Amino acid sequence: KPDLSTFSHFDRMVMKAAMKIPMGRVTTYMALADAAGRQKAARATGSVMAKNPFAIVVPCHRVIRSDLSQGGYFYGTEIKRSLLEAEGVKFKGDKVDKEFVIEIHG
DNA sequence: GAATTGACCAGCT
DNA sequence: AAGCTGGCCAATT
Repeated sequence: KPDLSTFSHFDRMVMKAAMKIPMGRVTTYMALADAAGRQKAARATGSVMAKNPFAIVVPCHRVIRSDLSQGGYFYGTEIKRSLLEAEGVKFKGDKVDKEFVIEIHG
């Protein structure tokens, strides 16, 4: 069971922003970093998702790279793509269709 | 406080 | 188009 007190302020801001992504939509690591108040911290944002224990309440599979390629996933990239397609997100080759990408305001 | 570690990004080739 | 490079940021050790 995860210990909530171990999360930093930055961790919480990122996860809070990530929770706003609705089903069937995606956003980018960059956008989350921006919403968390650290515009240039996209890489650090990826690290937050990587260790996030809330795969259920925080839809971290809906976060992709800024070039719209899907990016990584702790449980495996195939799983990530399957989850997205199951929600109705469409791909064009290895990239997510632009119309499914949203911005987050934080 | 330095070095290491990533689910990243932009520019260049 | 696909791979490399240097930069970036926060957490961890």
